[in-house]
Amino acid sequence: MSPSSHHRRSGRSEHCPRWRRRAEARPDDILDAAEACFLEEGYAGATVERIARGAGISKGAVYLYFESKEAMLVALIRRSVAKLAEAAAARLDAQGQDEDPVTALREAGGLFRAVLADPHMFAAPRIVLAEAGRFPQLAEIYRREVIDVAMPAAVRLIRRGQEQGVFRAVDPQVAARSLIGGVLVQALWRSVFARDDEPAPDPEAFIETHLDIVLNGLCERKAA
Amino acid sequence: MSPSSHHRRSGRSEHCPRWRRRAEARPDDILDAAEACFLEEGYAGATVERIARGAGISKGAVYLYFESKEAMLVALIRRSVAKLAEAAAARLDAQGQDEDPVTALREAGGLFRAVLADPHMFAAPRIVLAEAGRFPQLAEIYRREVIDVAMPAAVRLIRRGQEQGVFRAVDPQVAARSLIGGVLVQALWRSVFARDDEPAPDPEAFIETHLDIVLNGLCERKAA
Amino acid sequence: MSPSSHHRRSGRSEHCPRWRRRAEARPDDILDAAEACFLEEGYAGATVERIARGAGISKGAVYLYFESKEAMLVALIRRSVAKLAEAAAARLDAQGQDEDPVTALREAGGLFRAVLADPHMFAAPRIVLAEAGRFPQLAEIYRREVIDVAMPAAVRLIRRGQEQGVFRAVDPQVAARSLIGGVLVQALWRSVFARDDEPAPDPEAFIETHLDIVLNGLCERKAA
Amino acid sequence: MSPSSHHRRSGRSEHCPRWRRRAEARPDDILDAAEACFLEEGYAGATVERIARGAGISKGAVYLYFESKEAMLVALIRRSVAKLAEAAAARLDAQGQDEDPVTALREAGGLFRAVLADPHMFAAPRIVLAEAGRFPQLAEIYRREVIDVAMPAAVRLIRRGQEQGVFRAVDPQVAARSLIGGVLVQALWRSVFARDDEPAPDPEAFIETHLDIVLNGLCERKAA
DNA sequence: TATGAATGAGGATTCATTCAT
DNA sequence: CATGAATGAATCCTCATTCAT
Repeated sequence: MSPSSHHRRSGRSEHCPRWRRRAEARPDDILDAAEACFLEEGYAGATVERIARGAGISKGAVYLYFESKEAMLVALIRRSVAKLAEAAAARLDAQGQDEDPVTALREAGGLFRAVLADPHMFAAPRIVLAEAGRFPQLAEIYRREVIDVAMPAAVRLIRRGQEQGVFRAVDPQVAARSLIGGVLVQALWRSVFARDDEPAPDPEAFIETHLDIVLNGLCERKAA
Repeated sequence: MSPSSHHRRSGRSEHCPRWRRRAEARPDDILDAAEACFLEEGYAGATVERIARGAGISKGAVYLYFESKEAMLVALIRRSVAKLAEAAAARLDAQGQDEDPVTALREAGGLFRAVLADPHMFAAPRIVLAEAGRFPQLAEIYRREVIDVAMPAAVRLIRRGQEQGVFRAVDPQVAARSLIGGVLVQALWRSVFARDDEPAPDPEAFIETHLDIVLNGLCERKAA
Repeated sequence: MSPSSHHRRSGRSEHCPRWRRRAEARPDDILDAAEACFLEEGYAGATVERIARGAGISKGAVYLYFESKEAMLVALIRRSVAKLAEAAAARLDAQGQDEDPVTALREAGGLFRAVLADPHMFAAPRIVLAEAGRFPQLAEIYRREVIDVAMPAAVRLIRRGQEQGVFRAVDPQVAARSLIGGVLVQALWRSVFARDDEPAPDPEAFIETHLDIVLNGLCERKAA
Repeated sequence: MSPSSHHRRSGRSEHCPRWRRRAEARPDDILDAAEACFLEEGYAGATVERIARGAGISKGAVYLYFESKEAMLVALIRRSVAKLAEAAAARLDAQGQDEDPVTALREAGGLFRAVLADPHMFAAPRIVLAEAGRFPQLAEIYRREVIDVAMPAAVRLIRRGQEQGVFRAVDPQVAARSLIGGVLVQALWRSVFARDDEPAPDPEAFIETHLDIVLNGLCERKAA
């Protein structure tokens, strides 16, 4: 499945004529359009024609860049996963590795904030959720590249905190999910139920408070 | 295909011909099959033929009970919402209304447990998530009948706890989502990423721990 | 094709209990309903269910009286043809056979009037017209039982008039069609284009005038 | 199936690829096929597949040119109406406007002849008759664009003749229908009952004689 | 590369007909 | 006789994919 090799995240900047840049940007444009369509109408409900129009090209041209509709779906998830990994890596680089667990987890809030702020970043999980039944490979990708990386990292941090006596002795798997859960709810909420008349708390504040609650809940009582 | 040979469920009641009893069970059988298909292949990906076969009847018979495929989707969500409401009502009846907030919220774990235990109960939210883009009415139903009932109730409880000085002063909306979030993650996890070689913590224990963390995180430190 | 044997035009009067009369009337009721449906929606567009409801019975019951939907169509045309023949015969009996042609043709106006007055009588030709492509047998029936009887009769009369020097020497086939044509237009008009705001001339007057024009046109000029 | 191998008709114009020329001819080819199918099997009885095959294209291609089967029906009627209007306009241009009524009406025979000669031209009225029950809009189109134009014109001519003392004082509406009626009968006859062994009088002669009869019937007797 | 006409398999829906009751 | 649930063939329409230009 090679179509993902087309859009090598090519920096999109240098000194080539604009039309060339456009041509290189095509696959990404197409995936952007596909993302929007898949979100709005689901994979089966989206049509290649609409995706093409959304990318400003013709139906036939899509097939110059992707083998099939399904290939677009897979490429889309891959791209999102890569972006997520990039963002995560950047954050990890930015912060010292061996800080204390509470600070580290609180820092993770930055990543959460990024995910909540960028609809593109959260599009993929939503699509995976919706299409996992029909395309188990998507769940597989996500699991392998995101879950199996992020969960152990979180679990490790929590475990370290427990070893240091900062965190109470609860199942770190559960704790990790308690952390993620809040973000997930917020994200799904925003993309499904958000209503104009009742604005959700803004992401910054939400993350702040959610982390506060869960981390506080993890901490050993100073005195019971 | 003798019309009485499929699905047990039967035994509903007595002296009517077996054949009419079946007719009474049909719509529910169909919705069961539809639920399974929608979960596995999404609304657009599911075919009426497969749903019908899943219910043990012919394509045409489906249309004796539902106007259209879309009507099945809506009926499915309504049924799930009704069941949820029923379960919630039962729980509310079972427990005193004016208990202290901590106990009340902990009791709510029973509802969470029920949701996590019954795949039927959680199927609907997953479908709503997946199809909300194309069927905003589904989100509307869910919002009106579930969210707009459950969230205020949770928020009220939390606020009461805050007024009693038991809970810290955090945004109750966020706290409610922190609570729900864990359950949501667990449920989605189970239906999308669950893998045999790494069994998720069992629902009972998960709920127990999650509630413990979040409620603990909500509580005022006895001493800071 | 036996279903037409059920309704032997049985006078529908004697001394049998009402429910029996109903049962005997069934086939006719069904054909009435079928006629209405075929007129409104065409043969293919009409559904057996609606025909049955129109006759006040259930879909299944229709098949107790008619082999198939097509059989109903054929029976319907046969019945109409029979009625027409009956009406025509009655008229012929009522008038002397060997009158002069002008009077005889003018008397034929009575039949025209009957056809225009009774929508049932004109329903069949309209249906035959619409469905002749798919059911050539209908055209065949109509041709054999109506056209091939009426046209020669008209032609004979006209020819006699010509022999007597009353009518001019025009092709009697054409003359016959000129006569019929007016009636046909009027009938089709009424059933297709009639509009409330522009009432068609009433049938009586229309027939009167039409016959007057055509017969006058047939007559030899007393002086050229 | 090479896209250029069907139907000649071609030659429309020059320097564009053969393949695009076809595309321009398509809608008309499709309507031709639809006309034939609707005539033979009625609107409901005709299948898009057969229409497509009749036009030498595939089912799906039909939908590149028409929104739906119904749209084809409407387009078909419109096309026929336009052709009729064109033919009528051409005739009106060819003859002086203010001739004497008898001549003018006799000239109208040319139009009648054209209608009877071209099966395409008469197909539409037949279809309208058959489907008016289900598609009143068809009758509406026909009424607005044909009837409401032709009838008043005929009535005007007849009235003028009456004012000039050439025609007798009969209802001009009826006279107009007497005129049209003959043509209608002949046309319906030909398309429904025509039989090889008994050829109808040829259109030319038929029109000639019919006009002769009716106009003669309209004329004032020189001497009674 | 890019276009969009063409294809045809696939899916929702209807409805004549059957048959258990 | 009568009912109406059930069937499945038939039909309209969509859309992923191909391909001539």
